[in-house]
Amino acid sequence: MDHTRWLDADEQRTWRAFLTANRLVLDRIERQLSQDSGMPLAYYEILVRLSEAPGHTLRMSTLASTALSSRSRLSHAVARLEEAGWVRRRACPTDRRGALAELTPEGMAVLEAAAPGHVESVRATLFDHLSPGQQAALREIVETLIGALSETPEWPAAQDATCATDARR
Amino acid sequence: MDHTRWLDADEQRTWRAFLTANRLVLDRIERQLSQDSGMPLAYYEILVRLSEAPGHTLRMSTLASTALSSRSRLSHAVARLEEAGWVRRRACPTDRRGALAELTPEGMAVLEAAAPGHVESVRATLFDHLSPGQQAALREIVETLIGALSETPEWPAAQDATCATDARR
DNA sequence: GCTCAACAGATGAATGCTCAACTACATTGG
DNA sequence: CCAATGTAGTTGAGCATTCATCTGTTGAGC
Repeated sequence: MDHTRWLDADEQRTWRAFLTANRLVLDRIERQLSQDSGMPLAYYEILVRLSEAPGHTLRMSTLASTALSSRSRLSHAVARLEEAGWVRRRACPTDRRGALAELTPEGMAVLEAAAPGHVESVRATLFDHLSPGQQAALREIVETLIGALSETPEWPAAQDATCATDARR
Repeated sequence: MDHTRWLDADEQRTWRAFLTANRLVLDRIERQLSQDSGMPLAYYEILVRLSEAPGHTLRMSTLASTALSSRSRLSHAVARLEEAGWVRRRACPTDRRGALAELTPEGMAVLEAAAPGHVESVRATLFDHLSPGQQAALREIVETLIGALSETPEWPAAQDATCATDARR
């Protein structure tokens, strides 16, 4: 019994174009950032989030849920950023198992140096090619998706399969 | 002189939502495929392309430019797919430096087994949340981007910096 | 015909990400 | 107050991708 709801021709085309466009856009952004500032987009985003936080400091878990998801990824990333001297780790005063990440002045300087080139490439890659109507439509679409997908966990950021072991008891 | 064309509030919001939505969508698709079929999306796409080719065979470079870009990536990927037995490498009869990739019957079977779950997850992740109008708008937007970005090489798939050494002669 | 640049692929090191443990602390229920 | 469970974060192995480099082949110009 094959009750698969296959994609029709239009959907196929949309899906493949979606994948291709994403790759084209993100590859460019990522490449520009890597070449000009020596950091991947994910690290840039971490610095941005920290720069916007009060005291340039954020709890690890907060930072993880803000656009980054996986805790493991953040740990590795912050470890590298700390080596580079852009970020410093501090103990959380209220919760002794917590950790705070703080943007250093050097990190702030690097971020400020990277920002213009990055913004320019975002503009040149994405916005310059879309009409105001398309930009509005794009925003509506992606916000719809975020609403739909972040409220339906299914596998939210729950990377720990701790549940799997006890679920059938 | 700071002539950076910064993003205004609307653009900021669109860009961040774009990044978030992409991550949400692709993470789900990728996770479903990895869990249920043990392969990343990139490999699945290679199998799809081969399955659609005459004789289930495609030249490596053709396969690379079809949705995959980087030649190096394809080499590594096909090496893994060959280990798994989904793909076989053959010599190109007309060009002795070329190589052909051929989908094996086992690879075809694996692809057919993986397809329903993948399609279902694409539907559940993307299409089910978008109105027909949004789907049409999305397609128009991503096709616009593809048109704009693939015609402007800048760094198309030209990963080889051979030009850099002679450009200034 | 030879030379030299372009092309097709492969390869290895380095990097970032995922997954599955694991440690340490906190919190809840009895 | 103590056990059990949940939470915060780290760590290391495995894998995919990237970059730079390298080999071998083709093709164009002299």
